Amino acid sequence: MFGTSERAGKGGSADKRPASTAVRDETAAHLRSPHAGASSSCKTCSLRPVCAVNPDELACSQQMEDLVLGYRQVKKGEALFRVGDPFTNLYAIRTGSFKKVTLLADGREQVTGFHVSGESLGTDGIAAAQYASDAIALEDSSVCVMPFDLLEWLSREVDAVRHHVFRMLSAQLVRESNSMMLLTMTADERVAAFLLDLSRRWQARSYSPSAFALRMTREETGSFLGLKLETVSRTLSRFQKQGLVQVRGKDVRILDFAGLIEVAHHPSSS
Amino acid sequence: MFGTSERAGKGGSADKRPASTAVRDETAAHLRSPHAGASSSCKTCSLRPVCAVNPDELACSQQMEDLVLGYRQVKKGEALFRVGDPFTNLYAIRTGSFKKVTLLADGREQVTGFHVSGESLGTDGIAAAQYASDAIALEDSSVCVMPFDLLEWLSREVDAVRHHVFRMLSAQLVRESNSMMLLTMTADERVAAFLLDLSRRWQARSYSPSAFALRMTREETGSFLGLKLETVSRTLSRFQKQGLVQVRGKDVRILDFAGLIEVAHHPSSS
DNA sequence: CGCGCACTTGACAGAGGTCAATCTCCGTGG
DNA sequence: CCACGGAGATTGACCTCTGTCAAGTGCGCG
Repeated sequence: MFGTSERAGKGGSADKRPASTAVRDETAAHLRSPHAGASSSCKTCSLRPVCAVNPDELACSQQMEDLVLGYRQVKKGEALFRVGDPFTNLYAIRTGSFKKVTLLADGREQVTGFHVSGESLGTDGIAAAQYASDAIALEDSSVCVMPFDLLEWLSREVDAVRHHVFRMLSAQLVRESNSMMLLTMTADERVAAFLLDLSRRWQARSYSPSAFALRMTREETGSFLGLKLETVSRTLSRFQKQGLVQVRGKDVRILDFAGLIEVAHHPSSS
Repeated sequence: MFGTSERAGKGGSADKRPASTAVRDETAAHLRSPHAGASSSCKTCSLRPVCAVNPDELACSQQMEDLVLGYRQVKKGEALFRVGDPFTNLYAIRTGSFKKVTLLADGREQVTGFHVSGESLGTDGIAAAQYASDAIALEDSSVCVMPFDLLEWLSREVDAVRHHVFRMLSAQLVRESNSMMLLTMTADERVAAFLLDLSRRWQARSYSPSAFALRMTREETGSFLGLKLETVSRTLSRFQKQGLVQVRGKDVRILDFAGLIEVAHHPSSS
């Protein structure tokens, strides 16, 4: 695993860029070169405005080009990584979406997050040098593969990269702790807040904030929100009766944002 | 705030250590010198084995001594920082304990975490250059003050520091996402898991894992666990009747670890 | 085209919330 | 030193929300 190169640098030596050959060999078969396709460069990537890894301030850095080792396709239902897999790479989602799943001590499993294009995966693996959750594709998806030892090296050499990694990790902390708010919320509030969160994220990607598809099942949604699938279904149906949304299977259209926000923020109002 | 010095370094200049005068001036009145007291050095600090900021691998680094600008006392009920305060420092708890509190959109507030000696505070402020929660002392407490621009500088110069900050942030991510597990747990499971978590953290600090004081009120405990204070109280009383614990006000003694673990892991068993 | 999985909807039960009364500390001041 | 007051904790009665169980529907994928 990457422990060797990691601890070797103590004291400030290791000025040479790590070759990262182990990673390259290990995953080469699954990867497509980043310099093959059309939007193969971070600079020209259409996701740049929202990408958690490559914001504008990093675009000037020539080295960022080299960070993305390649791309990897993940088919619907397949795992990008699983709990306990040795941590080697961070990933940025290019297309598609993922769920993060964690196993409880007694065997039950819980969805701990949903992630869409431009968001990063794998950061929970840094701490213990192995991933702390499963990352499962909700649809056929593709990710940018970024070997962590390269990111480490860039973090030392380029101030902007280091700053950005710090901020990215901290931002994730804030987001996760926000989802603790679910604990004190009723089922209505949880579902409303969930829809508004998805809406906001689609909007940031220049998609319609009012019409989108729920790529996850009702059961996965319920697991994430701490509800049973029947409750999710019932709540959506009621929201529809109240004219807040229009739901047809996985397709959702938000009809009344103000009303939905009202529900998300108020414990007991219709 | 620290934005200026942060972005100034872009490109790899700024080899001189930042003076951090702004921070020093701003807070000097509240601080005691780190080189005054007995355990004023990270090297001799009794918390070193558990300190999230200064583990063994960093102890060799002479520069770590300079990271701690000073100490700050926080009286019971007072805030170390509040939501929106400009982010300048990370903190390591020396003595005492804190709760982190976040405000919901409708005004209700939720406890998002409890922290004891050796744990770090303020990491949620890196992302947006302002703190994302209130940190309130649960008892008279003291913290080590670490200006983030100094930590930033050390992160560039010393590989071990950078590695460690990455790991510390990632470990926090894992811990926070573990607390999402509460969503699928019953009240019994939540309270049992809460007691076991506190026990584990006290044990790591060489205190008794079976007898300790709950510094937080039932209401704060409930807020953190997503329960009402009455439910927390009732659950503790029932655990006592079942011989799992002995509770007298804030003092807790765990009598049956195996039983408590059983409750924490099983949805519906006595 | 039809099988199966996901979803919807209903009836019921139970976990936890709400409201309220009472108790136990502890600090404060007479 | 004790009386008092107030915050926190406990306990009970009741009720609501959500989980559970079950039946039925529809859509997607082979």
